[in-house]
Amino acid sequence: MNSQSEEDYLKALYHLQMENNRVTTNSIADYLKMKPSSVTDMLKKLAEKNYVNYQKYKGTSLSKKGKLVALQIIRKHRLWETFLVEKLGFGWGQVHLIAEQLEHIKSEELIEKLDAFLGNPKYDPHGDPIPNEKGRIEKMNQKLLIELKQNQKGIITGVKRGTASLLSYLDKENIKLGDAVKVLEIIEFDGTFIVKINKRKITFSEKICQNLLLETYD
Amino acid sequence: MNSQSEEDYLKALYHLQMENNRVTTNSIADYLKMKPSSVTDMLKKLAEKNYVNYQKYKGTSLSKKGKLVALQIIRKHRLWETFLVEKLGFGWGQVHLIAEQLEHIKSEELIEKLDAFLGNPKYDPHGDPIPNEKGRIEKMNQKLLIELKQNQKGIITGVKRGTASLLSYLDKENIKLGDAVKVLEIIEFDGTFIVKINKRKITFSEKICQNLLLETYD
DNA sequence: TTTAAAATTTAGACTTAACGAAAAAAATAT
DNA sequence: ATATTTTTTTCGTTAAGTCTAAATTTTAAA
Repeated sequence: MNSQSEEDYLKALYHLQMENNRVTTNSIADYLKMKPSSVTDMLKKLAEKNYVNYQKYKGTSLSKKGKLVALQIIRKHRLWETFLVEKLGFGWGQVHLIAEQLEHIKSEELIEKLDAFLGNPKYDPHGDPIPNEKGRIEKMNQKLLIELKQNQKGIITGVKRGTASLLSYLDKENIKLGDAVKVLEIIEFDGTFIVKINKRKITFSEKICQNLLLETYD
Repeated sequence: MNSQSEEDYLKALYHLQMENNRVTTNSIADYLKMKPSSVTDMLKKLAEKNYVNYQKYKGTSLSKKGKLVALQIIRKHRLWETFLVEKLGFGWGQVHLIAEQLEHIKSEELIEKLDAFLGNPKYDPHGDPIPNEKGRIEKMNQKLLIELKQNQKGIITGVKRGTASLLSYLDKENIKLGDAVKVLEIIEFDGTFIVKINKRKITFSEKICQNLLLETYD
């Protein structure tokens, strides 16, 4: 069983590794708001447990084992975020800190059941993919609505970061994550999209289309 | 903000205080599976923070402030247990350990929203009352079904401890917490109850009646 | 009421996870 | 190629929360 702190480091490693395969001690310290000396200590400990490949002065990378643990924490984080938004009605901005706590709850069965309760979502409310129990991330084919052409279809998976208010608009229009969208027409003059959602015709401004994420299957 | 450990002690104090107003160091140690010396240390700390009235060698009791904190943790615990059973379909025995983790999640808004999501339940699945935000516990008027007379009514609030299988039976019969029950007839010969639940007539054996908890309003 | 047993506290030690200061290594600039 | 700067590590400390062993206080028994 890993400590909360260890889990935080593994998750940080995972995120930083997306940018750059070799993660530096300082970048981890920045990310976690800790001092580099503390990071060095923890990296040694994680290396001891075979979660990371760490070589003095040479940077760190997650081992296969460490990556799996990281992905399971990310899975939990994103499932809880989905729960908070979809079921409890939280806004986007509010959920991160809470999910950061919930992600450390230990119970495999809990996560399985939560996943089922939420309908096995593939994306969280930010449009980030939710890894499965084995840490597999469904290869994402995610686009902004504005990238679609006439007659193309997609499924709403989220909105771009920093556009919290868009969600409440969608809410008001009774549009939810998972809803299917088909582009009926694009008005050239102002970039407005006319789409079909749940058998209703809806008009989206260009600005909305620039911020609405869809999963596509082309 | 209190540490997890502090919260565990306050909760233990609350439960032990139910039995006996003056709680001994050893009883806390037993309850929390710790050594008495560790308990003494923590009691000093909690006294420092004015959560408990502690006097060397003389036992401990919760202060008003400490009791409120304890009740808020118990509130969280019971709401989460309700969530786990009602929404995620956990069995009774399984939820305690998980709720013990969840009760330490810090977010008032989360608890408010969870409470609303669950429909502001008054009792958890064990039939224990859920304190409100202010730590008030609704005075319980709880009885076993077997204590009711003909034509009396009640609302199912839970089953007695150690009767987990009864719940799955109720589940199968599609009977849920919160369902209203009216006693139509009591068969003297074998103690069987014939009751009405959701407009259906249902027969309960004496054994079931001895283990089914109801909230009554007489 | 003195003594033995039980309960409680004190004192010192350990672990985890953090820190700062100083040393060491690596990267960069001259 | 050497000097300077930046990054990283080492080492000694700290705080929380636990433990064991020893000391103290309370309780119970003789």
